[in-house]
Amino acid sequence: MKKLTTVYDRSRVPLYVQVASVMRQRIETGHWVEGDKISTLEELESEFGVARVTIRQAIELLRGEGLLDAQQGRGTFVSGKPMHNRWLNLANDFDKVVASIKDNVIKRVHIEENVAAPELDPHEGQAADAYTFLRSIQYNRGEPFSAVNLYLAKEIFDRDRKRFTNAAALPMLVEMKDVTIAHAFQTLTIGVADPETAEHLKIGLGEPTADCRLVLLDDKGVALYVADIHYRKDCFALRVDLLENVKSKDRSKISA
Amino acid sequence: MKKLTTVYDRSRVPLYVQVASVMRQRIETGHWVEGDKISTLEELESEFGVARVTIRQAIELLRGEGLLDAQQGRGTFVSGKPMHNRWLNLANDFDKVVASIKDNVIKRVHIEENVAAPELDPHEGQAADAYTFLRSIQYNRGEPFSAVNLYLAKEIFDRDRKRFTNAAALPMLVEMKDVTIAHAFQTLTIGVADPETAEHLKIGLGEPTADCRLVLLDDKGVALYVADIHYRKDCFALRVDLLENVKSKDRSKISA
DNA sequence: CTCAATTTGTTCGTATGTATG
DNA sequence: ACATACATACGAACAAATTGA
Repeated sequence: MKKLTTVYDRSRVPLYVQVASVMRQRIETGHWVEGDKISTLEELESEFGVARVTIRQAIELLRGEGLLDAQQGRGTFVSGKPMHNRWLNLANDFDKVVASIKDNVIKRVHIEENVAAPELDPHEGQAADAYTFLRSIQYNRGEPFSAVNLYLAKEIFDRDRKRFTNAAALPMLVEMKDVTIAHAFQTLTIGVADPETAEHLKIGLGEPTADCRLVLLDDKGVALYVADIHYRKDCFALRVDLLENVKSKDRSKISA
Repeated sequence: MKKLTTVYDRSRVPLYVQVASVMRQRIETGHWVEGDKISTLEELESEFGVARVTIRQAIELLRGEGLLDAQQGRGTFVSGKPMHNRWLNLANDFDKVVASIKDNVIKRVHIEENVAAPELDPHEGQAADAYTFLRSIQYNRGEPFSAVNLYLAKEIFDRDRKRFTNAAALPMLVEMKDVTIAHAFQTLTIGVADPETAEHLKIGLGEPTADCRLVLLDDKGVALYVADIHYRKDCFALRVDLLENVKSKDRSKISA
């Protein structure tokens, strides 16, 4: 009883769900490998400081996901890995971002014209006169992996309403000869899914997402393109070689 | 009852916690601004599709966090913002990473010599002969914001055991004249806190974290430094101007 | 083959939390 | 605030399957 209330001080998520999350991560990261026999119930009890039944509930949860297989008298075994959709590599140079978006399969789920300007941080430039709001879902192999809420300057949208309605906006914007993109601010944080996003990405309400905001400014500092992108956490990764810009490498090593 | 089981299909987190998560995010992102009167209970009921009491539980949870203030007969008001510790900007060029780590206050919580090599992906190079394992917590204004699990090649550690025990390892490694860092692979994903990490970061078990793996290879492709860093999600952000490397900017605009 | 040790599976009672209407 | 139903969590005892001596 004391345990129970103590635990709930930090997180009101059911204990067995918390335990299952940790176990799932261990499988995902390769700490527990497929075929391995994991610790006994008693060991897990004392490791997590919870009752036997709670451990069993967690195991049952993962059994339903095909990750664990408990066998009476023998032990509990790792029986699979979660689908690692970690194929998505968020690019961190502009060309790659544009290129990766170009090939995406998207579905527009909502368009609204003449909406209020999005809220912009001071460093994110000035708002344009008017915006069009476009919401789309991006798919890979039929599975949704990101939801995009885009504020596109009305002036840009009106240049080719039809194409902007049906295709990814960013490549089209970049191709416009008379538009100069002076800055492309990208901010990545961890957020949670609101009801709409959860529905579109087929995840639970309040589950974590990787939230990426992309703001494109023209040479006058006007925000032409303001996108809030919510990625499913399980298909998100960002991989970089910090030394791929040779200047950094040289500087750090030559000066040392 | 039908609603209940339907909702639980996707996430076994208590409904009112899910609802509270979404509300918290709305305040955090500025969608709901301090002083605002939020929707009435009835509107919220129908928006989330849950019972009145469930909404009130969510509000009560946020009231405890100082974010909402419900006043009988008047409505419910936003009374504060969550502490936005989003001061942490994960750097994405090597020099900045080194510089930012240099000033951190760290606390070593564990050191173990001659540990097994960390698991490395194929692209993450070859393991060194032996490693020393160091775990440390990084603090800002007395609050923990990240937990670091570092595998440092024994050969490197032994060069200055004392300093490596007490200070951040990365800057020291970079300063070694006869060590060449050929690659610095950084991978960022979203993970969950295991019991130890949760304890150190003072968050709930299974809560999401920003997980950053940093692998430094020497010119022979040996992994000298393998760090798994878990950031509290609420003090994590990654901000980049994708056009700061001029080459990208020029290419995309001149070719168009 | 039997026995004992190990390990998962099941059940009971109790208390509290969650969600509806 | 109440009545109702179900979920979560504990601890402990007992049952059933597997393994190896």
